[in-house]
Amino acid sequence: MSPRNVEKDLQQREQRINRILDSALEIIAVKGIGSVSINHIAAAAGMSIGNMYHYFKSKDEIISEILRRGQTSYGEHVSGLAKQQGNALDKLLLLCESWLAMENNWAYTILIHTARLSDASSDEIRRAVTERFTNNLGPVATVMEQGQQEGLVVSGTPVELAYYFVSLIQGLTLQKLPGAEVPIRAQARSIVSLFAARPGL
Amino acid sequence: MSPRNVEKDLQQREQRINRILDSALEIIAVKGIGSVSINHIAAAAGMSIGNMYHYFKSKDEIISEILRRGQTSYGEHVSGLAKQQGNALDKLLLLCESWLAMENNWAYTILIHTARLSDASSDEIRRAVTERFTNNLGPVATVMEQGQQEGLVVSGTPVELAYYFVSLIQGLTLQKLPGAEVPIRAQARSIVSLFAARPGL
Amino acid sequence: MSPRNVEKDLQQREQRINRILDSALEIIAVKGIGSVSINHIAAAAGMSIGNMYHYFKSKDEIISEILRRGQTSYGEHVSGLAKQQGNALDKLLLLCESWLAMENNWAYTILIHTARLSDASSDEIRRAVTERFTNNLGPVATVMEQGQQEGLVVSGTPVELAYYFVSLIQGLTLQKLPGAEVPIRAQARSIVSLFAARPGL
Amino acid sequence: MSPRNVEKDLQQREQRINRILDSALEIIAVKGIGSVSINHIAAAAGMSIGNMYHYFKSKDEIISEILRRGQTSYGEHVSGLAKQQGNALDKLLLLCESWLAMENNWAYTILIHTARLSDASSDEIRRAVTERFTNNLGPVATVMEQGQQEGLVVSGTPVELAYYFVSLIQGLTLQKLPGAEVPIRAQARSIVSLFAARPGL
DNA sequence: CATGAATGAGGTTTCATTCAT
DNA sequence: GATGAATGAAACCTCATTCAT
Repeated sequence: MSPRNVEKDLQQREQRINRILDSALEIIAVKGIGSVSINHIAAAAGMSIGNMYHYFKSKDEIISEILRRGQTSYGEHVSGLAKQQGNALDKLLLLCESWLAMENNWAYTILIHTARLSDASSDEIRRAVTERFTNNLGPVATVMEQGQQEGLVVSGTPVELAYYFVSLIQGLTLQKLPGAEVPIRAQARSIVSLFAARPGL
Repeated sequence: MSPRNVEKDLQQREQRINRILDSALEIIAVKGIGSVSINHIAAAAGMSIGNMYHYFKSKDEIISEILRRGQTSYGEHVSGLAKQQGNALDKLLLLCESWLAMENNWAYTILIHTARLSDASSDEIRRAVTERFTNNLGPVATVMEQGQQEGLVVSGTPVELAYYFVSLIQGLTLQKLPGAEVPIRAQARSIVSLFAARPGL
Repeated sequence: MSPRNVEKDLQQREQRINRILDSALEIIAVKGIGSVSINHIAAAAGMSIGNMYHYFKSKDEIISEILRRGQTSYGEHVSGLAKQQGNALDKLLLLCESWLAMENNWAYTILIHTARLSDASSDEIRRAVTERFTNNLGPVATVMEQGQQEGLVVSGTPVELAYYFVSLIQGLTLQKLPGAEVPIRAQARSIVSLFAARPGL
Repeated sequence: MSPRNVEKDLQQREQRINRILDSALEIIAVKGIGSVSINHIAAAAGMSIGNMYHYFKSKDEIISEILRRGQTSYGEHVSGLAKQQGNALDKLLLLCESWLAMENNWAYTILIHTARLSDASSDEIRRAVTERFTNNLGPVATVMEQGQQEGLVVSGTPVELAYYFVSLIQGLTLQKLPGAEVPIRAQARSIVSLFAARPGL
């Protein structure tokens, strides 16, 4: 019926949405969180302000979607890692390295905390973000448990250890935000070794 | 006119400044960082908007001063702790407990990161905040070093360990921000034990 | 291509137009006049925004057409009533009852006044609406005149009486608009009796 | 304490508020209700847009205040009328004449109905407007009752008669809105006589 | 004929800062 | 010192209309 190419339209829509989200994240990363205005996002995405609202109901929804994608993709990453071959410490090392190496992770992290803190964010967003964060602890906890059985990881409640591990990495991530970087380099190996059971213990 | 008045004026000035800073921090803690407007601060401090500018050149200066005081007082706290009697692990435990117990620490922490991230913040502010953060690592590093000499703390560059320790605590602090708290309780003892050399090692 | 198709096309066009007008009126009635956007009408009518402009040149034309149909149909109703058998008071009673009973009459009435008031409305629309309103007084005036000859209706210029009668009904209609209804019930019989010559006078 | 002249400030504030309200009503009267934007009101009042918000929390509050003042002043007018010397019909005549003579009454009337209809208006505004409207019927009902005791007014529930009387006047008022006036002149004397008991009845 | 993406102006509101009093 | 009115830029969002497909 429709003279429009529906499939192509959907593809284009997908592309636009990605462009918006990428632009928004880019702005946060480059100019800081205070600059994430619809105005700036629209300019960066090369579209009109009004048109943004064809793709997102509100600015909040954009932020919310960035968070969802970021956390989901991170969750899959961690989940995949947990299922791979290898001992627990190697997995933790990999996780730590990949996280610290990734550019713009501080942007995600700041975004997460800002979203959870902001007045503007609806309770729903806050709950969703926190819930995903908590869920993402799962695979890390699994790795911790595996490590304990292997005798490679310190004793303690696995999920609590995971909580510390992730918080530590996030804390370090925040120290790396641009403009004023703390002049100390984090070493993945050293971090993981904090969670390692000492041989002969 | 009399010298008494000058002194009294100075006292009053001091009081006003404190009132402003306290009100601002209170607002951040209660209503969130998005709500910190000169308007709200003035109302909370019980003064007129215009009068605020007799005490601070700009809103930025208020934020900046809150940070300076917070970080300085924290620095003194840590510094005092390092000089006290006792073994390193006890000191770390004390530090960890006092930090996790303190209400509104997340407000300071968020404030620090926001200030460092914000466009609005001048480079100077960012540098100052980061510099104080780095300086405050000093006493913790000293404690780490002491612990290593006592055989109680894991090996590694002391300042790096201090960096991890503080980042971990800050990371945990951010998870506790109100509205959506992660349903896992952090245990100071468990955290400190990550940095403990195992007996018999 | 075949003549059948042309006819069918015309039918469909008619249907679409009706669907649009009905949806628009429905929205006004349910959600209020502030919500009548092309967007909403299109959604309610189950068509695309762009397609609306194949049937109407502008939003104004939609509103204008709703008014035209509403006023025309009301005019026919009144005109038919005037020509029926029966005495004048019975006719007025019937008119009054049917108007007060009809749901959504307030929507038409508000629409009429809004259209006449709005900047947006062209002078032409305003004139057309007012002219139809004035014309619709004719049959009512005829009934008044008939009533005076029957000795049943108070004396006075018939068209002026008609003007009062219709204004009274419209005034009452507006009091019934949803959200805050005046807690007094209008009685058609009482209203008509205001225009009745008292027996024995 | 304050070097400002408090009394003068209050006076000036009062003046500004009046200026805003007058300008808003003027705009409604001259340009139509669609043009009542903060923009236009500010321009008409000769102040900046932002400054409007020192005097009113929102546009809604401005509208709401106009309504409150208009209805209150009308209520006092009617109430005063009811208490004056003279027979009921004279009072009704006076009321009718003064209302029909007053310029911009249609603006109030339209405003009342728009406020009650608008989505934007909070339920509270709607309730307040309707309640004041209902209350304002009281004095008119008193006059009706007085008239019935004098044998000058038709029989019927006084408040119902008042309801018809006011609705009729409001209905007529709406017909007079500018741009397209119905070419029939309302005569106060004729209107009142609809409510008059005929002598000898 | 049908679609809905795109535009840009305009709406309401907030806010840091200045300034006359 | 003290006040709060005043400003103007910028934020978010809506909407009638156009146009390529």
